[in-house]
Amino acid sequence: MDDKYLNNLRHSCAHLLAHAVKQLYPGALNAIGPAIENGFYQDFDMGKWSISEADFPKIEAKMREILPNWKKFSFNEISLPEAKKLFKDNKYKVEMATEFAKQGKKLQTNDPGDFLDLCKMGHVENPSKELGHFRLISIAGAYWRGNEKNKMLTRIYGTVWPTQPELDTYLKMLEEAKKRDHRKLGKDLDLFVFSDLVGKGLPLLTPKGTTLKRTLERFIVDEEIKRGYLHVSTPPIAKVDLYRTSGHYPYYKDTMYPPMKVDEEELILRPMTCPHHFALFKSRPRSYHEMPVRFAEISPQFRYEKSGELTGLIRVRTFLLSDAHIITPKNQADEEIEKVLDLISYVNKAFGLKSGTDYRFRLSLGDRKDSKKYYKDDKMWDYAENVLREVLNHQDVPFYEAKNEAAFYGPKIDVQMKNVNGKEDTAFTVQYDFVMPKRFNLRFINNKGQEEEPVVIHRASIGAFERTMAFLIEHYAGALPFWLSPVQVIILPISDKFKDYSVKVQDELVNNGIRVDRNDESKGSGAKIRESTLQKIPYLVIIGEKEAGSGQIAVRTREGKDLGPIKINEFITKLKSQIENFS
RNA sequence: GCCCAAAUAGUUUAGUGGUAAAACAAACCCUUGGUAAGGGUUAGACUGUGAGUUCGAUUCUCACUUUGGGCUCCA
Repeated sequence: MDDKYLNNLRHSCAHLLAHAVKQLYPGALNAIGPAIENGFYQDFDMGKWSISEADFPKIEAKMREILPNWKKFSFNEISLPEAKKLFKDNKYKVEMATEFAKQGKKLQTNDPGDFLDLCKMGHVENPSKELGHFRLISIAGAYWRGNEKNKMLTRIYGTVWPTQPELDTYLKMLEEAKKRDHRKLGKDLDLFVFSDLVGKGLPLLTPKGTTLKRTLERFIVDEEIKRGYLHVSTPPIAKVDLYRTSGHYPYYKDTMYPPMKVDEEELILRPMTCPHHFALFKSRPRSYHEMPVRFAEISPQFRYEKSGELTGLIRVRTFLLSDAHIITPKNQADEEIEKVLDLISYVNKAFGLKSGTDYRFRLSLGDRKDSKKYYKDDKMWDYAENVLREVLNHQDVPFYEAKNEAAFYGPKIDVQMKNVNGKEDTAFTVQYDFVMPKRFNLRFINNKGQEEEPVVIHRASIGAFERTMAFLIEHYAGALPFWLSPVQVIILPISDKFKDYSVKVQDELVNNGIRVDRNDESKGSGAKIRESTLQKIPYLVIIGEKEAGSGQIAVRTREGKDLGPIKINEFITKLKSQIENFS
């Protein structure tokens, strides 16, 4: 089974859906209906009708009713006037036909027997036999041609597979994905919550969630200091003028919180840290001796994301970014970028993530024709894009190129990760910036005693903590590696009699830097084990008569493996080595 | 922002035009237990917010708030 066949299957099923909906809802117009990853969608202008997921059984039944009549798709090439006539009732088809004709494309219709549609090739041979294993999945609004100035159409998503078992497997996978969803696990494992009263997109981290965040924070700050970063602290609020100078203001106005007027000043919650770091850099003259200057900060930032775009911890309105700006002589930029990529791969390794399967590199390029979105300087863009491309090649990491994904001030290398719903977001980023140094008039004195303009590399080593946490929670289905687990060990006394010994064991572990909980509740050890396992605590230490007598502990893993009786010291040694190895 | 849906106890859910039911969690009591749920008792919800319809609303209608799915993988 190849991709082309699957695409044909899925696209054909979109036709079937279109036909069923048009029969059930006279006057509904079908727009586009392409195959997508794992399925298809079909857009409709529902006219006077309104449908919801509750109507799916009815629509699916209609599809099954129609299907036996669909013997074979037949094709006809037609002219534009013919198309306009045939589809005179469907303005979307007419619009498309007109446009395709203008582009010099051939116009075609297809017909599986009783449903003529404007369509190019790409269908199954024997629809009535092949299209049986489908399911409608969800309903959504989608603007015609993706433009929010156009009419909002109704989009129905569905999936279809060559065989029933494949359909079942896919549906089961969707169920499994729901269980890994960080929003569900965040609640179950008591990591974060949202509050109506606090506001949307503003997560509250619980003690456990904060422990996870703090662990990540200590890890990355220590690592960055080792690698020559200078950690700084700058205010999360600043005058609007700062962002006017940086040039961010016009580009990011829509995603910034509106300015606050205080006395004579206009202040804004910062959507990024760059200008603050530039101000710090400019606070005194810089010599080439101290270059490159690598300012890093665990930086709270605020962005007014569109309400419909907010998703759990993945897209929020305030987040903490492991931000840094490397201000470097131009001729050292490639070297610095390599160092950043090295840091990123170190981080991913510590997280147990693999390139290719868990994340991938994207070279995000600009668009020379779009001087509104991107700073106009073709030569610099060519140069910068090439530097990034060469660094990637030199590091021998696989990557793909994406046009029109750059920052306004330069191209970037993005590390892309997928969440359980298959949606991809940028986790980490490295950006080459040749605009800010000009805007801020950044200078250093080179070894010839002359002023020289540096370039800036913006980078997020461990990304936004909230988003990174979400990816990790989903990747591990909540069972975080030992070194990241908010509670690493839980002590479960079999009965009250062993409390003293339990406290002693706990103290000893805590004094060795292990995060330990104890469950003194007077209930069966089986129940306590179950609860701790569901909380995905890596190690359960069971303490009863035998242990208290022998000075040992009985250890069991969350996977159910019994490590047997072990001396406390040995256990601590083992745990410490796990922390060192990020396992 | 826009389309569709949802909102009931800490959590997961049930239910009804006459102010709500259960399970788990919690508190207390009994049980002092050995590797995924021991037993009992109690408490806990102005049914997201605000209006409207009604003798009466958690239930119907509207608005708002929040959450979830989606918003150019093109005929």
